[in-house]
Amino acid sequence: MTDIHPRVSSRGEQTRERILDTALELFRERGYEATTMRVIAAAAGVAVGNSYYYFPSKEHLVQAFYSRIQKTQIEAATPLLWKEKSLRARLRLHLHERVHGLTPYHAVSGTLFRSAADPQSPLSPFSAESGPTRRASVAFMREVIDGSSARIPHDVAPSLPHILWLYEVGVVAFWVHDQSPQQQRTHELIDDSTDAIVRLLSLANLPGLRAIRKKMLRWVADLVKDDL
Amino acid sequence: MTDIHPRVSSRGEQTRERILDTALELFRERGYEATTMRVIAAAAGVAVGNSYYYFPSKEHLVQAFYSRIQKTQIEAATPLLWKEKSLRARLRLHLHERVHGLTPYHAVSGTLFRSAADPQSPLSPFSAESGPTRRASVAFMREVIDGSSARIPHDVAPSLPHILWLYEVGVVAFWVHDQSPQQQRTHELIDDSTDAIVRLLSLANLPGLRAIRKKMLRWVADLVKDDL
DNA sequence: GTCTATAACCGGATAGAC
DNA sequence: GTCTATCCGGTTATAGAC
Repeated sequence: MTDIHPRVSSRGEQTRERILDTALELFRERGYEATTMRVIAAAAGVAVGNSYYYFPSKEHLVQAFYSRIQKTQIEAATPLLWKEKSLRARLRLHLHERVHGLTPYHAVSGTLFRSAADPQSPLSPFSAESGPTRRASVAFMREVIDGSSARIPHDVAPSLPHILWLYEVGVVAFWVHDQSPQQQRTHELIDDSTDAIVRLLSLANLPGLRAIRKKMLRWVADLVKDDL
Repeated sequence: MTDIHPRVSSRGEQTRERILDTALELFRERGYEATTMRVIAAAAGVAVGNSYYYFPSKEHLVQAFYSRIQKTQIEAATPLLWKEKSLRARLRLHLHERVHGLTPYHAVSGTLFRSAADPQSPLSPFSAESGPTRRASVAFMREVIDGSSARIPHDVAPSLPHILWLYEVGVVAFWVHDQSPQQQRTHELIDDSTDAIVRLLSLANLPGLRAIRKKMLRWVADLVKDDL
């Protein structure tokens, strides 16, 4: 972070990466519980204490996994988005990429995301510690929207990135529970629900929906209040 | 379970209850992590091994908590439901009761529900082990619906209890994350969303909504496929 | 600052005696 | 059914090497 030297990666950074790579590989192969810190250290060729020097806890490895996969996915989706103009297509592309990047971890995802469900946990997507990752995700969602040809109702516009990020969290939660082959149900869900969302947005200006819209905006604000 | 004798509670059952009571009290007072199995055993006046005789794991205490609170809540809500005829009112009553019963545990709920988010965990509301609790909840939801004056579209009717149970799970998840005083946001959410649901149901027969309805029914079936 | 090695602590879980 | 002793894994502590 504070490395002002132009080195691509210091020795420490290499070690850190090696530990993380090893851990994620073992998580995939044997699952989270079966992968003990002692095993990770041994496989990475370091002492246990050294793992703890870079990752204060086993959960910090999971947090590192989150931000790595998020970064990778944004980098993968960005160039592809240039070709798409409609909000529906852009949303779909983004979300299909999202779950695609997670796919190798599907079997362990339940365990990996376990503590994400605890609001008190730093791993919660709503926690202060997840702030950077969350804001990056929301910012990317904003790009997905702004780069599209869609016209968004004025009152919805400011929080739409947050709303759609919440929706993204929901899609990932569905994917975690999806036991269909290749998680195809999730991909169908993405196609169908992006469709529904775009339709809803075009209906959003109907006078009868003003009230419910206002309420929905408040619910979202409750969940992401710190960075709205 | 298999006790054929008419005794109200055998000695073993008393011990079991004592351990559970003690555990839940300590969870509320000190939180889940801080309450070690050793402390529970000591406070309940038994040996650690004995706790494990009744509850194979710490998580089994949480599971017992689930089914106890569910049973209590159904018993509390049932007599009150007689007074209400509209689906909206009945749903509201049920859900307000639901979160009301959970309220003493709000501070620990995040940790208590942690593993509920893992589909592989027996504590997941979708797991085989949660089957009995889940089916009881769905059955109660069926009563909430059937006892109402609402007319339900034919294709939706069979799975509506499951759909509304899923919605209930969602409300509880929101409640867990709700940091507003007295979780009043959740109570507002209940009022607003029951309203939205009843309206949606009355709109459900519109021809344009057939297709999306079919898809929604399939999504629900995916999540609760074993007992639909 | 990066790293090793080893022992120890703590809490969930198990084994086996009574 | 109930106990004590033990194991196992996350985590910490220590003491020192590059």
